[in-house]
Amino acid sequence: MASERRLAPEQGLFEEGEPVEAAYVVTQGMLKLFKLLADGRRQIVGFMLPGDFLGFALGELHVCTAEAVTEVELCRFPRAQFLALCDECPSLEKEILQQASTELAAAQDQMLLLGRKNATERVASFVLNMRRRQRLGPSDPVRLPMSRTDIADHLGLTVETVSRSLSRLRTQRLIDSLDRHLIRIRQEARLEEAAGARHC
Amino acid sequence: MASERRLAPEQGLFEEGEPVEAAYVVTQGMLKLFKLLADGRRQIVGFMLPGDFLGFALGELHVCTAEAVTEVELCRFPRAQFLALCDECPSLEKEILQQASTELAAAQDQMLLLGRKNATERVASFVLNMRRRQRLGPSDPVRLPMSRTDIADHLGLTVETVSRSLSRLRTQRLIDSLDRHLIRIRQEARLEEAAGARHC
DNA sequence: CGCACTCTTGACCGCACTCAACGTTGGTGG
DNA sequence: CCACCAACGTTGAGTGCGGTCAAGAGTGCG
Repeated sequence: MASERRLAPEQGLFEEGEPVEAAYVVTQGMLKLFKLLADGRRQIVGFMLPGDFLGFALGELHVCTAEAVTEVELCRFPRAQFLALCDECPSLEKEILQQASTELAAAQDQMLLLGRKNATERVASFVLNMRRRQRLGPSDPVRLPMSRTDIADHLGLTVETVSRSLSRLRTQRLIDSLDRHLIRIRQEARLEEAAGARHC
Repeated sequence: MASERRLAPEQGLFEEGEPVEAAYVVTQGMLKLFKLLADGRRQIVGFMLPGDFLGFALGELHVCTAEAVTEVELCRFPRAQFLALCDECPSLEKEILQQASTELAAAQDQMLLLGRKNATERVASFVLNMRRRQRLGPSDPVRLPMSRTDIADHLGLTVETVSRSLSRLRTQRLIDSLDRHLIRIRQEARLEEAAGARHC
């Protein structure tokens, strides 16, 4: 009934506008979900990690495109069977509603970021978000497997500005770069502050 | 079991961080949902219209603040009773998941807008969005009951830029201003184009 | 009519974008 | 193993869009 699916980095899973043929659960790796404008401008609306659902939305058509960032493994459920399963098992539906709530809250945070934060605040917020979503100890380094271009397209910036902002955070000793895709947070409290403190 | 609730313009319904005590269905008027940063920067993450659910998210705490834009009427369901009702009636849960999907898709559109569109594209998109959400005939004017400040805080702009962008759309004959809160779309196709055409 | 508030318009400024050069990294083949 | 090369990332210089600051126009209420 459910089948496994593997993707190589940069390989697509589905595209915006296509009919939804299946639901997925990510089991390994990272995917990006994005939308495009006609002239090629791109907004990455989210990154998906192990445990996340994909295509659970009840619409008939995908509202964004999904592509692998790293090597990815997913569990695939054909749509009809998935919908049937939902009807049988109300706790599954509750689980999905739960994730939808979480994603909506994340989307709202991202709107605040995109609408009202400056470049450094966006990058600082992003690093902290990525850390929160990985299961890490206090001083484990944060993995950022995606390219600078992907980060820029997620934060509504350019590659150059992302790079400059990371450099500034490094200069201020808030983070270290262990390597291009691995960042250590040196001063979490000050990084939180640099990310733009929440009201309350 | 359900009770009615009325709000005057600018009156608050709940605040970010408060425990969720009830769910609501909007029956009349318009509300705004927003988040704040410590220094007062504000992002309006959405406007709620009749038929929309509020506080359906399964989290314990509100993730944003809700305030009336116009006079508002809502139907209020205490949280415990609402959750019980959900368990009894799976179609209610489905309905809520349906709205969550819709809202998530809208949030993703908004991220594209905030991350990648310029000022004029944002304002044009906003006018078209508002028209789509009201039940209007082809040449009915669009109601924008919220202030320019609210529009700015929704689009990640300043009041001045919103005003200038509307003026530009007016100069280009894409819209007419019948009054401060009432706009007529003159050339829908060109306005759609000015809003930044979607890929595909 | 007067006052307060919202909206619009104008002049100037600054942050992030653009364009360009350079550095770094990883993969390939000699 | 190193040389080469293409892709990615960083850094610098200059520009422009939208923000800031300020003044004026429009609106609604008492």
